[in-house]
Amino acid sequence: MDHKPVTIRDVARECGIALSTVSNALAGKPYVSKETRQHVKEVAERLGYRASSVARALRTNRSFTIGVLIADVANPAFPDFVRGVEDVAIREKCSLFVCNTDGDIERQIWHMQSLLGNRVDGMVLISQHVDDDRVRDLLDNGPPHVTLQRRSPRFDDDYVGSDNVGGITEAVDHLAELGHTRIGFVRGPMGSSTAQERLEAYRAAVSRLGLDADPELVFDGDYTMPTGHRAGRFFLALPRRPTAIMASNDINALGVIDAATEMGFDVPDDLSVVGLDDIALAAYGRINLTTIHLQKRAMGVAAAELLMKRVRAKRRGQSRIMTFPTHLVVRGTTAPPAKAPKPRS
Amino acid sequence: MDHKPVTIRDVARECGIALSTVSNALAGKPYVSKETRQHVKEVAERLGYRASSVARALRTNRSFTIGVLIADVANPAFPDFVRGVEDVAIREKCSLFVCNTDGDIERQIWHMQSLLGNRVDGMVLISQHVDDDRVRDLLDNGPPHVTLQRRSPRFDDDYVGSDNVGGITEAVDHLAELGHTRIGFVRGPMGSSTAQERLEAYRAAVSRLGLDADPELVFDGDYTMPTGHRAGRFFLALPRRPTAIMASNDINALGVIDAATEMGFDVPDDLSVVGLDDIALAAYGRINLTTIHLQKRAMGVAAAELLMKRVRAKRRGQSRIMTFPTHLVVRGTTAPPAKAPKPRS
DNA sequence: TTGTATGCGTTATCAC
DNA sequence: GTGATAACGCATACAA
Repeated sequence: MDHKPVTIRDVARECGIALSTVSNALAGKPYVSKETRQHVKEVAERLGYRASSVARALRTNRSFTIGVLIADVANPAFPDFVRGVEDVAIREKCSLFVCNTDGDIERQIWHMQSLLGNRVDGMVLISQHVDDDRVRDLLDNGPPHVTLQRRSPRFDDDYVGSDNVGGITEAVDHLAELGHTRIGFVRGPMGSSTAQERLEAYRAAVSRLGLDADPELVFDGDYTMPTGHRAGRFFLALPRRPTAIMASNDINALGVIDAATEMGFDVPDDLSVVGLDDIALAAYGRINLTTIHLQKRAMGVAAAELLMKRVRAKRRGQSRIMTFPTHLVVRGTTAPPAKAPKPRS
Repeated sequence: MDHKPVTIRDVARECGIALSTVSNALAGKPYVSKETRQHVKEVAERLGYRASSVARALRTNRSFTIGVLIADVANPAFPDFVRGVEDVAIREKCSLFVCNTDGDIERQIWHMQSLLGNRVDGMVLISQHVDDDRVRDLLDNGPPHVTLQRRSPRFDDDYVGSDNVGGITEAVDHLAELGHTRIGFVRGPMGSSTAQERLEAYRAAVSRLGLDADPELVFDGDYTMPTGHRAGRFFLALPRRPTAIMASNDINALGVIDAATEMGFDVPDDLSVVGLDDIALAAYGRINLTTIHLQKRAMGVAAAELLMKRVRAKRRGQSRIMTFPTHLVVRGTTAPPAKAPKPRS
């Protein structure tokens, strides 16, 4: 097999009719006779004709492709967002270019340029840099886009996010109710709007509840397990240890727990830990992580729908923002603080 | 912004030279004068020109896109394969269409048709159906492809897999050395060459070591956690329970462990469990799963390289097969069997 | 209802 | 060195 795709011209020749009639027949135009259409369809089928999306895209200026920029496929939370996007992509007969950026801006720009070159109909940016000048330039001169889980403070992008404030508030309330007063907080990467919102929500809750507002209780981190590990070691080495930690995400929370275990602390007896994302494995028995649930797939769906609306509209109207509710899932990593702080081991 | 991409014609007009010269200049053709090239580059840059991959693909019959079919992004093992593919895709300046099939053949066919319509240069099939007639038809009339982790017994595809026999053999040896004689085996989906190979390796090892070859020790399953759970319940409800279980993959192993825990059995004291894949979380403290390590990312790289070679060659030469070594990573879910079988709870 | 002609943005061929 | 021009496969305006 030499892989020479059969073209609409081949079909026309085989049918002995004009090329445009084949096109019309296949496109379901109403003014094609029943017999012609039937015949064309049969021949197309027999010849294995498949319209070239490439040629169609060139002609119609619509590629039926969407670019998805994702920070890290390896993070279990991200594929869920992508699944949501894919759900609507399939519905809309679009294909997905999926690009990993590792949170690296050069890599992100490289991918974005490639997507623009491919003339994607739109882009979904999941946890990407959205405020950088070069990114902005690409965004402004490109097709419609939606940001997911990270928002620019300076630009009005369509945006889908979750109720960070509500989530963190609920988590801190939960910990406070259990009796914790010193709650450590691992903040996400600088430059992430989501991380920023969460930090502010934490501070507000701490203040409102009259908890310990010691600045050393905020650890500058990111969303990785090693960072969680370092955060855990840091917090637990403090002269006055926190008895609970709000992590930046689930993976990060696992790092915290690992560190605690290594240092001889029991979770949740000596240290409560709350994650965020509610990845599938958080519910798994041995992990059993208390965490803030995000409607990841639904958010992916919403982002893609917003995008498709934009693609169809062609006009640059008022930007839309969607915020999804979150809820705390209490599992086994939170408990009341130990009465007497455990001596350091 | 109306998102009207600037074309090569715009650049030519702005430069006041012929369109084809712009093309030549940008393409780095040797016979363009230094000054012209420089000027063209400047203008192109200033205008924000980005060549249309769509038009180029139509003209050159090379899209610089690769289709990746994946059984399930949500399974933590798959993204690793994709990462490997992406590594070489970036090197080769290709973009990736990533498609989830959920192991569903209709979905797979839908995606494959879409990929063919997009005129991808090649396809990587990760754990996909490769023996179905319709799939075969698409494959035969399409661009080059490589199968990864699943192989057709009837067709000579380029194939990248891991040493299933070696992996399972090592795992069963390990369990036998610990003193286990009744080892349950959760087999992967029917129709998966990989699953089949593993089953045969298990049987061979059992036979060679003189272990219990009771057919009820083989559970027909798949790669999901719920199935692992069912397998666990099944095995542990047997009048003569196995003392160790070789799962079909890590996620499946976690299901087995969950079931065991629910039924009051301790892992590894009452039941040893071995997984397969070595997903990142397998090493995580609370999971600490003994498992067979697969070089997932490297396999993805190898598959993509094989594919690119094929894409460049254009000829349909001898098919190539690559098998990656595996190794057992002994962690905390395997131990010698309890002396006296624990009474059922 | 069907056919003809044109153009989408490139690259390639061949004159100049 | 440079510049017309054709062609890739399709959709569409328009003619028949």
